[in-house]
Amino acid sequence: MNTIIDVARLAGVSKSTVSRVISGNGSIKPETRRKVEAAMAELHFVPNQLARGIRTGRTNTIALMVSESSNLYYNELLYNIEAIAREHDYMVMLCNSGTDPQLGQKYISWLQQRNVDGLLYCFYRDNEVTEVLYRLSETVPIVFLDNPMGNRPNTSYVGADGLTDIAGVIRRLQASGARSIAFIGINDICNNVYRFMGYRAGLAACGFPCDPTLVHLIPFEEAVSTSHFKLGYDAAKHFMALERRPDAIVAATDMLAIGALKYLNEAAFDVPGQVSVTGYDNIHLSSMLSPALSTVAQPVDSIAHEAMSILLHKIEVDNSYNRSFLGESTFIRRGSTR
Amino acid sequence: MNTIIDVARLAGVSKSTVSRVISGNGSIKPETRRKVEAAMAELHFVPNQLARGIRTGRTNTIALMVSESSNLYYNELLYNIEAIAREHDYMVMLCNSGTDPQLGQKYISWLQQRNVDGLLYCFYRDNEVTEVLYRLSETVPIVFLDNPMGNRPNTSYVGADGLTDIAGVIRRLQASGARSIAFIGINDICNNVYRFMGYRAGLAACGFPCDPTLVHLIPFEEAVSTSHFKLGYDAAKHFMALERRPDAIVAATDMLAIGALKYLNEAAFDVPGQVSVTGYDNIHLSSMLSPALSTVAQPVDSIAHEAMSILLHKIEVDNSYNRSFLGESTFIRRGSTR
DNA sequence: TTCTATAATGAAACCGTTCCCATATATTGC
DNA sequence: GCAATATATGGGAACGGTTTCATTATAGAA
Repeated sequence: MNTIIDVARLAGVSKSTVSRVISGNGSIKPETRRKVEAAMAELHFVPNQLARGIRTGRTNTIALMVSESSNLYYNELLYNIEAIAREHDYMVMLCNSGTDPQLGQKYISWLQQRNVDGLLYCFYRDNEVTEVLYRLSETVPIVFLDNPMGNRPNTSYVGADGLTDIAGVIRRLQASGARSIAFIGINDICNNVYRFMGYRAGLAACGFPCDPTLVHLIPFEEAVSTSHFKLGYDAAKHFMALERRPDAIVAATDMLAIGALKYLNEAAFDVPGQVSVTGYDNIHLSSMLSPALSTVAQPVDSIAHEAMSILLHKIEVDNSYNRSFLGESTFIRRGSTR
Repeated sequence: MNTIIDVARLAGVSKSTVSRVISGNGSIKPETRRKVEAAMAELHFVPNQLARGIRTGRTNTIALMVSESSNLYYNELLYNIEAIAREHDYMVMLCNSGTDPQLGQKYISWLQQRNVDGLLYCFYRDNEVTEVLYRLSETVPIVFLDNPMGNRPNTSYVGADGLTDIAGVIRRLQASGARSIAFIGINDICNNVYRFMGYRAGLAACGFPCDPTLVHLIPFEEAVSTSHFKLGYDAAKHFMALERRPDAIVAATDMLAIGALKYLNEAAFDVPGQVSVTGYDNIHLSSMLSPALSTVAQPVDSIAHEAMSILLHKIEVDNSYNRSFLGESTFIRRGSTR
């Protein structure tokens, strides 16, 4: 591997000059630049970002930390983020911290060791990692995705308003004739909790009571070890075995809804004739089911853009800059609702 | 940020000693180690991997380069890789090089600048990038996934045997009564091409002619800009409008198959009564469709393990080590076939 | 023409580690 | 008890860049 010293020698200049050419700092005579560039090309010179990073403190690398690799929404988010980062000359490290706080801590330590410039953290569930990241956010640019960090000041977060969104879904279902609306969600997963609050708010707005038999909140520990499809499947099975069956099932995520739909199809219930189903996230596959799933679409691209724009501002301008953004969701009506 | 010098000062030793404690090289008196560790803890010392990397030439970071972010198989592969890498103390950078060779080249350059220790490349389609990577593989550890690099010697690749797998599918379909079997695939995407060869081999083995009207190979350029679901959907629509309809549709990927199934459901064809459908990849969602999709499951976990094991051997022992591995696929029979 | 401000360049310090070499101390063998 | 070896530590060069500071060349102003 050639270094700037080799380039400098070949071009007949000092390594300072070469450094100025590659970093773009300082002024150099056009002819000198030409000579240096020719030398770089001849030697197939590749600048060493590590060496640069050790001096400048910047690596042009960010990290995305996710906990729910199985939820395809995060997959779509990931590739959106990656594309935007790339446009701004950043690479992205992927961290799947799963549900184990230890793992999260380990990754945080690794990220610090590698001088990652910033972190996008999909906030999932309150645990030790939350506290660590909150403290860390004073010195390291961090943007929280999906859920606000409790009521903590001086944080940036970007996501959608699950509460309002699901409340809206309830009202729509009521308007189209639903009278007993069930809910499936997972306990402790922040966004599921917000969506559940939306469910209750929606019921209240419609003047419906909240029937506890129609609420299926899956314990977190169970959700960790089981496919969300299966959780949704089982929940639907449970609901349809009740004496007073619901005529609509609202799921906190598409993954749960897809499982529910699967059961309803298998058991030959008429969707949406006997029971409507809705999801949340609008993952690509939802449109491919039969019937296709009605769902709430988070504006994943504007969420990704906003998150990256805040993060880059924190990195490149001032880490004390903070801003939060709630994307505007849209309800996508498909075959699974009337 | 504290450095080893700060730690050394506090512990009353030299920085060499501190370095030995963190890197684990050389021998140190237990008591000295204790003192150093206490100092590190007190100062919340975080070793700087960049500085280490510049000296050792290693970053404990690998990259995964994917071209088809929309194919969920690669998502499953990604998280498998990430988990294995993590166990071995490696982080993974995600590169979505899309279908644009320029982008691939850009990423390759970035990876070199960042001294990434190794690369897993999902080989997708032959283009300039192929040649660059092949040359690069002499000096940088690279494992090719999904498809062999042509007949080039001294490369490692890990994947499944799409040809044999699909030939097997054809024979199964014949055994269950299919007589005119159609194929959907995308031109130029290597694995699709292998699978198409399997289709022809399978037909030949069954003594069936290869009817060109039953082959739907989508031009690469079209596939780039269109959702694979839609491509599958349109292909099925096309087939079912033929005078002599197929009684089975074999798709090169689950994504295509899911789209096909969607059309068949919408148009109220009986699956598998009138027409069977099979896919390839066994992405999680395939089991959630109605009817669920029969498909070929690549052994994604052993593929990930094997790829990582080869890559780590190339990184940590000897880059000239090469090995290829073809995983054993299994056909998953579900509702979409008889 | 002379003075001054600016552009262009080089020398050397610096970033935070590792690693080689030298030295001091501890352990072993006889 | 002494040489020979092993263990433990420190000093300083090295890694490949950036950046500060000093110096010289150049241009513009008086």
